[in-house]
Amino acid sequence: MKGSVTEITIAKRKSRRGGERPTIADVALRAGVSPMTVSRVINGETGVVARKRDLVQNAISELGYVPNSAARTLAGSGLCRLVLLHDNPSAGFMSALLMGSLEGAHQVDAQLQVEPMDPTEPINVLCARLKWSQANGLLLTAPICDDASVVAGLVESGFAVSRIASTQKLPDSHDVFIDDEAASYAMTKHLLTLGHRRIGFIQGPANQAVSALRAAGYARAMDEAGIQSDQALIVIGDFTYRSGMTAADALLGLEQPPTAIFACNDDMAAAAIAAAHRRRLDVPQDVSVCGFDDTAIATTIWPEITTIRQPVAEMARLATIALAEAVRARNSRLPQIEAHQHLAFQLIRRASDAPPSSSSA
Amino acid sequence: MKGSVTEITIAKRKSRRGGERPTIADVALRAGVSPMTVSRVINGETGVVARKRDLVQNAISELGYVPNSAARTLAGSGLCRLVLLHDNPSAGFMSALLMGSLEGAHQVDAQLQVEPMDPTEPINVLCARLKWSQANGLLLTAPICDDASVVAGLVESGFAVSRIASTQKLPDSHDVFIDDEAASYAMTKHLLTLGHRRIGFIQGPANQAVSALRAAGYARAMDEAGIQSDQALIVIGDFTYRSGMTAADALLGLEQPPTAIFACNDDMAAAAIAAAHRRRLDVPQDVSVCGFDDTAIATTIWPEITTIRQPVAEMARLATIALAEAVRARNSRLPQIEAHQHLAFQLIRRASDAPPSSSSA
DNA sequence: TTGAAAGCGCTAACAT
DNA sequence: ATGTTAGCGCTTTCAA
Repeated sequence: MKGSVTEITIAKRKSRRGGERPTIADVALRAGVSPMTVSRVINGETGVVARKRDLVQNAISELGYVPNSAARTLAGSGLCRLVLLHDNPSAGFMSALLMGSLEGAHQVDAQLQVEPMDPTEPINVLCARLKWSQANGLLLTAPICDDASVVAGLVESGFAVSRIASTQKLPDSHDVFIDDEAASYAMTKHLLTLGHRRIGFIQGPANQAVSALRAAGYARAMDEAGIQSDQALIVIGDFTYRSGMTAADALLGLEQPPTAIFACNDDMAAAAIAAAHRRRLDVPQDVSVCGFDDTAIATTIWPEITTIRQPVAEMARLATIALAEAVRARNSRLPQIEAHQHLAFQLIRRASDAPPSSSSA
Repeated sequence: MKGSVTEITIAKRKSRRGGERPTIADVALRAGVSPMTVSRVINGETGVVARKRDLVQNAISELGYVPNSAARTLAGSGLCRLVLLHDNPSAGFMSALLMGSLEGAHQVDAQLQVEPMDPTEPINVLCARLKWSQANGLLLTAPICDDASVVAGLVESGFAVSRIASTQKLPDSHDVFIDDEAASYAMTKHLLTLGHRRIGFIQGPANQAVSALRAAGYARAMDEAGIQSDQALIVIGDFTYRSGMTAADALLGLEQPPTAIFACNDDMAAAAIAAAHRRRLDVPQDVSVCGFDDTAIATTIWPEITTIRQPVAEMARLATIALAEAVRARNSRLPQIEAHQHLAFQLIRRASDAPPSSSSA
C-alpha cells in the first residue's frame, strides 16, 4: 500500500535562531502580517494597503532580508533565463559586456547564458533555438540590435528584449545607449579647440547605424566652426584596420593633408597611426589621430589613442537588470515599462593628439 | 490559536503528465527504487548496490532526467558559488575566459561571479571579502595562479581552487594548462623549417612564469637545429607593445639582423611589425614576425599574425566544471581528486611569416 | 543498503 | 485586502 495518513502539528511560527538568513516568515512576524502579504510587497503586486506595505518594507530593511531565489524558482515564479546574443567580434567590447551583464544578472538573480549568433541563420530558426533553451529574455548588441525587423520578430515570438548600445528606439523593447552624434561632435570640437582646421574623418560603413550618427556629429562641429566642408577629407572605411590604413593613406597623400584625423573606431585609428609612421610622420607632432570606442588596441599601441569611451559594462548591467524586470513583470502580468536609458560617454584624452604644429597650421 | 491539525493523504505516486520535465520521482518509479536511492546515485554517493545503480542510470538517461537545481539548492545541498578572480588586463583573454567559464558554470549548474582583484590587497583581506560573498570555489588565472603562496593561502582558507593556464602544478588545486615550452618549440621549429637560421626572440619579463618556459622552447629548437646561440638575438620585453617596439628596433638595427622575429606575445609581435614597417621593411617579405596567444590584435592589424593559440575558453570551461565538482565533493565529504588537465595548443598560420628572401638567406 | 518522513523558503490557488 | 493551505523537487535525518 502506498497510501498513508500523517498528522502534522504546526507549531507556532518558528522564531529565528540568530545568525541565519532571515526568511519571509521572519519579515512577516516582524511586520505583523502574513507571509503572503510580504510576498506581495516583494513582487510589487498591487492590492496591499499603503500602511502595511510600509510596515513590510521596514521589516525587510531592518532584517536585511533578501529573497531566496532557489525557493522562488522552485515555487513556480519561473527562473529568469537571459541570453546574451553575440555577434560582435570585438573582444574588448565583449568582455566589458559580459562583466557588466554578469553583475547585473547577479544583482537581480537571473541566469545568464551566452549564445553566439550566426547572422546568416534565419530568424525563425534562431527563435526556435532560443525557445528550446528556455530563454525568456534577450540581450542584444550591435549590429543586430539595430535591425528593426529582427527585433520585431524576436519580440513577436514572446521574448522580452533589451538592447545595448543601440542607435534607435524600437517598440516593445528596452534600450541603453549613448548619444553617438554628440560624442562625435565632442571629439571634433576637441580637435577644433586644439587649433586644427583641416580634420580628416574616417567614416564607418553605411550599413552600420552608428556611422551616420557619427558623421553627423563631425559635420555639425565643423559647420559650427564655420569651416567649409571638404569632401576630400571624408573617407569611408569599414571598421577594420586594413580599411583604416587605406583611408589614412588617401588622407595623408592629399596635396593639402589634414593636420588631424578622426577615425570612427579605434582599429582604424590605430591603422592611421601606422600609416603616418610609414610616412615618417610623428603622431601627434605632425598629425593628430583620434579614435572611438576605447577598445583594447587604444592602449596597447603607441602612442596611446585619444578616444571616446562608451560605458559598456554599465550599459550592459543596466540593460540586464531592466530585462530581468521586464521578464518578471510579464510573468506576473504586471504593466510593462518600456524604458530608454541614456548614458554619458567620456572623451578619454591620451597621447595621440596635440595642437597642429606651426609649420602645418 | 496558531496550532492546528491537518490530515494529508498521500495518493499513489503522481505519475507524470506528459511533456513535463521528469523529476526524481519519475526516475525512481521507472527504476523501481525509492527517490532516495536515485538521489544517492546522482550525487555519486557510495553504498548503492551496483545493480540498482545501473537501473537508475538507465532510467535517468531514458527519461532525459536533469536534476532541478533550485530544488537541490533549497533542500540544502548548498549553492555552488564560483568566483573568477581576475587581474589579467588582456580583454581578449578575459572574454574567452568569461565565455568558457560561463558555459561550464551553466553545465554544472553553478553560479559564477566575477571579482576584479587588486594585486596590492593583502591576501587575508581578499579571503575575508570572498568569504563574505559566500564563495566556495575560486577560479584563478595568470599571474596569481602561479603564485604558490597566494594559492596556498586561499586553499588554507577553505576554498576549492582551480587554476587556468597555469605553468605549474600546485598541491590541493586543480589546473588546466598548455605546454608553453612545447608551443614555443613548435613555433621556432616552424620558422626553422621555413628556412630561417637567424631567428630573433623577444622574451617575456622575468617575473612571469611563462617567460622561462617559452625561452626554453626556443632554445631547444635552435639547439636541435645545430644553430649556435647568439645572445644578440635574444631581447627582453615586458609584454607591452612599447617594449616590443624597442626590442624589435634593437633586433632590426643589428649589423646582421634576423630574418625572423618570434615575439612572446601578440602585442610585442604587432609592435615588431610596426617597427619593421618604419624601416620600410616588408612583412613577411623582408622579415617574418610571429607571436603568441592569438589575442585580438593578431587579426586586427595587417598583416595578420601567425601565432600560437591557447584554447582559453575550453580551458576555462574545464576548470570551471572541475571546480564545481570539487566544491560538491567537498560538501558531501567525498574524496577529492586533484586533477591536472593538459590541453593541446595550436599553431595558427596567418600572413606574417614566409621563407627568408634569397637576398638575406 | 534502503526507504519514509519532514521540511528547505517561497508562491499559486483558493478562501475569507 | 489579506490570510490559509498545499506543494514545487530535492536532500536530510532517522528508522528499518
